[in-house]
Amino acid sequence: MPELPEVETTRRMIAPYLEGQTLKSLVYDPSSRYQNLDLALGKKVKRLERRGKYLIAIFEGDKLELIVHLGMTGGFRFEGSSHTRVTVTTEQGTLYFQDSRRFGKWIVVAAGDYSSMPTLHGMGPEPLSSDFDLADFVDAASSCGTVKPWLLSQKPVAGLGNIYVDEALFLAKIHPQSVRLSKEQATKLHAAIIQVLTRAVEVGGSTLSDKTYQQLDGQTGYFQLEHRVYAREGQPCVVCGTPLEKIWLGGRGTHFCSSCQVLGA
DNA sequence: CAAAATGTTCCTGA
DNA sequence: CTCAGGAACATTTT
Repeated sequence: MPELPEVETTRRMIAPYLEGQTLKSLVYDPSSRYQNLDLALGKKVKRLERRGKYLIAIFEGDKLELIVHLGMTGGFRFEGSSHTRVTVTTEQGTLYFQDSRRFGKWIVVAAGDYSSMPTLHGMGPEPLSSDFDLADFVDAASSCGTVKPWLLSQKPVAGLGNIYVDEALFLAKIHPQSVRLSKEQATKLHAAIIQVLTRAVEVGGSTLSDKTYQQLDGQTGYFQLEHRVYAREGQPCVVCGTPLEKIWLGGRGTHFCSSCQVLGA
């Protein structure tokens, strides 16, 4: 499920159950994906933050943090199921973390110690904050390798995954295999990233056909209705009508319009 | 049955 | 040291 809009929507919906609350119990599968969780028992959550696709619960005293990554299929619900991997209880109630593919990760660390998570440690600026500086982005893009894997690395900017990279590149009219972006291209891409993520957060993220990503009560997101290229291969481009293409790039399915997004343009 | 699925990390080789 | 590519991780769905 999880790219920035889905993780941010998740943060907002579970925050009332965690912020200002003491963790009364944490029950989790025996797995190395859930580490040091007992250190958080009895601790009170001060704030629930988000960095890229990571949720970070900061405890009172600022000594410990609980980092949660949703992986590919992780999400929170009011009801448990056969896919429940972690169960959290506070005074506000119980939340069930479902994760069918088990790529999600929970770990309690010393505050700010992200040494065991290189991607979080090297995370680029938050795209929906003033940290996402245009001049810095243009400069970095001028020497980037293939643009799609570069964006997926989380280093130039935090929080983009396969869906929103394809959508942002389409809006900016940049071919996903482009190498080294002009100032003009990078400027358009910077704006496209902000545009697509802002809109996706507004409508609660994307719920794909597998329904993995839902709100606590089963409510879906709605941004999938506004996808312009993702999972639309063969359908007409919303701008020019050309059938959209799907190629394999860096191990990921990649959707684009061969007419609007021209290599070397 | 084979392939693909929203992500991160580790390894290898340049 | 950095970058790119590929495999691994675990499971479900098409």
